[in-house]
Amino acid sequence: METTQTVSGKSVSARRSREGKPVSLRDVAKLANVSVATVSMVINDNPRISRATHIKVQRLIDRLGYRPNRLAQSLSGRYTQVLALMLPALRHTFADAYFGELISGICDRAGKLGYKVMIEQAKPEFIKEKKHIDIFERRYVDGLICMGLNDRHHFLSDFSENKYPCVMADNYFPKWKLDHVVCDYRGGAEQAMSYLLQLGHKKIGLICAASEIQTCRDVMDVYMARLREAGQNVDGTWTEDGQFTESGGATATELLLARHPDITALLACNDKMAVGALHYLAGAGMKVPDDISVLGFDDLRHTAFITPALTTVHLPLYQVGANACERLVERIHGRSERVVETLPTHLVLRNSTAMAKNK
Amino acid sequence: METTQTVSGKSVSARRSREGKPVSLRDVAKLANVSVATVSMVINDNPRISRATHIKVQRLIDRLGYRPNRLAQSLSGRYTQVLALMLPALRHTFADAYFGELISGICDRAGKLGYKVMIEQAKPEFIKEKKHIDIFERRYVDGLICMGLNDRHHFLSDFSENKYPCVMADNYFPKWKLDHVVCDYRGGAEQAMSYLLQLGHKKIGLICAASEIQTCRDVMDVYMARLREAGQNVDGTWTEDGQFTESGGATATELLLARHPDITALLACNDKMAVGALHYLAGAGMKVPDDISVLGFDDLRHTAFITPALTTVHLPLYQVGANACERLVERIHGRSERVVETLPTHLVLRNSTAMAKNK
DNA sequence: TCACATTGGTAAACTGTTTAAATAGAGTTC
DNA sequence: GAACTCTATTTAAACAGTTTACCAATGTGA
Repeated sequence: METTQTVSGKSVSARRSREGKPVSLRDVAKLANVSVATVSMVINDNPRISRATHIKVQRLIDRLGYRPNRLAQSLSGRYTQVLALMLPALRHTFADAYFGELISGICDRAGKLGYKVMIEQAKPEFIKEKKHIDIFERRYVDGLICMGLNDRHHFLSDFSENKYPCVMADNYFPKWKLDHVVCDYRGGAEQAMSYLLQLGHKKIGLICAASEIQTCRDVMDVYMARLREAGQNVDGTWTEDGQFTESGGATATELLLARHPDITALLACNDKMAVGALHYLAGAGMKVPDDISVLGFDDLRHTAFITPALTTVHLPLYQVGANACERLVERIHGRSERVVETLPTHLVLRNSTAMAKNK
Repeated sequence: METTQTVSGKSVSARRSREGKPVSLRDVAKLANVSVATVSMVINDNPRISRATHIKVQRLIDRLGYRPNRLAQSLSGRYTQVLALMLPALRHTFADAYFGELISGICDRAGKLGYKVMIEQAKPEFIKEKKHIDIFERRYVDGLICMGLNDRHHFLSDFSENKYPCVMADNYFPKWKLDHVVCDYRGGAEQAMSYLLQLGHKKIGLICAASEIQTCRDVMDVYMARLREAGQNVDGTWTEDGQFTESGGATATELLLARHPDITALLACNDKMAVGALHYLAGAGMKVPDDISVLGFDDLRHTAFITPALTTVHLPLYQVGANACERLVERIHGRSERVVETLPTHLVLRNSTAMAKNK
C-alpha cells in the first residue's frame, strides 16, 4: 500500500518524469521497487516473473504511460523490426501504380507481422557508396525487399549467398542466386497469346521493354514460341521497346505499324505501354478493337475505366508484395533454403480485344 | 610504424574484427591508439581534433570499413534522422498516383536532407493504440508528414501546439493549429470555373468528395460563388459525392445527369473521378467534349494518355511533398512559428473540354 | 619567470534496454 | 537440521555510440 501511495503521489499521468525526459525503464523500476531486469522481463512477458509482480509492474507501466525506447531495444537485441524497400530511381517512382500495388501488399503484411517499412531508392550514388550494405551494417533494418531492378544492378550480387536477408519482388535474376516471389509471366504470356490466336490474330506486334529484365524476356520468349508454333515467321521487326511508359508505348506502336501495317493485335508487356498504344491508335484514327486489338499486362485498377476498357493479364502484385514480405521475415528468422515462388496470373477480358478482321 | 603494421596484420579488409562481429568504435580506437572519444569526434568532424590525428584515424576507419551503428548514435544523440509518412488506410493507398506524387516529392527531398523515410498507415487500431505518438516517444522518428487525412482524424489534435514535429501535406485543418503545405485549391477552382464560364457553360455539375476535407470544401465554395455570380441558381442538386474514386465519379455523373439532363460541363475534385465520369459518359453514348465537357483536378500523369485526354487543374503535388519535407526538417531543428504554405496551380488544357453547345 | 589562455586529447558518465550469471529464500528430501 | 531443489529476483555486463569535465602540454603577455 505504502508503495502504491508514493507512486500515485509522484509523477502519475505526467508521462515525463525528470524534467521533460520521457519515462524510462529505470524510472519504472525505481517506483515499483524492483530491478530494471524485472521490468524488462515484464515487458517481454518472460514467464520467470511471478504473476503478482507482473501485475504490479504492468499497472505502474500503464499508469506512467511508459513506452520502451526502441533504439535501446534494438541496440541490445538482435533485431530492429524494420524492413527496407528498394525501389528504382525513376522520375516519379511512387506515382506508378505497378509499384504501388507491390508496396501496398508489402506494407499491409509488414504491419501485421510487426515490422515498420523504410523506403530506399537505388540511386547511382546510393549504390556507389555501398549504402545498400550500410542499411544492414549500421543496423537500420533487418531485411530488404527489392523491386523494379534489372540485370545491370550488379550490387544485387552482394545479397547472394544469404549475406543479408533480401527478397526480390516480381523480378528474378538467373545470374545471382537470390530469393524471389514473382508473377508467372510465362503463364500470363501463354494466356494472352492463346487468346489472341483463338480470336484469329496472326499478325501480332509485341511492345516489350528493357531486355535486362528477365520477366520481360520470358514474355518475349513465349510470344515468339507461340507465333512460330502457329506458323508465323516472326523476327525482331515485330517487337519494339516501349520503355514501360505510356509515351514509349505510343511511339513503339507507331514504329510497329509503320513496319507492318497489317498488324491486327498488339501485346504490351505492361498496362502503361498498352495505354500509350491506345492513345496513339485513337490519335491515328484507328478503332480499337474493331481495327486492332490491344492487350496489356498488370491489370492496373484505372485501366478498367479508360475507353476502351483494357483487356489485360492480371498480375497478383499485391499478393506478390505480401508474400515477399512473409518470405523475407522467415529468412530473417533463420530460414536458409532459397525461396523461389511463382504466383499464377489470369486474363481479364474487357473491350480492347476482338476477333481479327480478315484483312 | 609499429602500429600500422600491427593493424594491417590484423583485420584489415575483414570488416569484422572479433569473430563475426562488425567493427566498432572501440576496435578503431584500440588499433589507432587513441580513445573512443577521439574516434567519435573524427567521425563527427569535431574541430577539436588535430589535422594529423583526424587523418590517421580516418585512414584506419576506411581501411577497416568501419560504419557507425546508427542505433547507438541515435540513442545517445538527439535525433534519429528518420521521418514518418502517415497515409490513410485505404484499400490500395500506394497504387494511387495522387499520393504517389506527394510521396515522390517527400522521398527525394528527404534523401537530399539526409533523412530516411518510414511508412505508417492511419488504421483505426493504430490510432486507438496511440501508435502515432509511439513513433515519437519510442524514438522511431524525428518528425511526421501526414496526407490524405480529414476532419474526423481527431488524433491530429495531438500534434497541435508543437508537441511533436508534424506537417500536413496538401491538407489543412482550420480547427487544429497545424503546419501545412497545400495546393491553392481555391485558386485552382477559380481557374477551372473561369475557363468553363468563358466557354459558355452555365449548367455545370460538381463531382465533389468527402465534405470532411477542407480543400474539397474550398473547391465547392468557389464553384458555388462563381456560378451565383454568373446568375445561376445553384443548389445541392448540382453537386454529387464521388468518393474520390473512378467508380464513384461514374455513379455521381449518372445521378447528376438524371437530375439535370441539361448539364453541359462537369467539374470533378480529382482526376480519378473525372476519369470515372468519362467512363460513364462513353458508356452512355455521350461525346466528350462535344456533348459535355469534363474538367479534373490533380493532373495525374496518365490522364494525358486517355481518350479524350483530360483537361485538368495541375496541382504541384511533387513540390508540395518536397516543401512539406523541408518545412518539417526546419521544425525539427527548432523553428517554432507555424508554417502555412500555399502553392499555385494552373490549368492544363487538353481534349475533354470545349465550347458549350446551345441546348 | 610567473600567470593565464589555448589546444588536443582522455576518462568517465550517459543514452535505455536485454540477458547471462549470481543469489536469496522457500520448499522438499533424507 | 543439513543438503538439495526450485523459483523469483537482482546484479552486472553487454550493446555502441556521444558528451562533458578535466588534464597535460604548449603558447602568450606582463
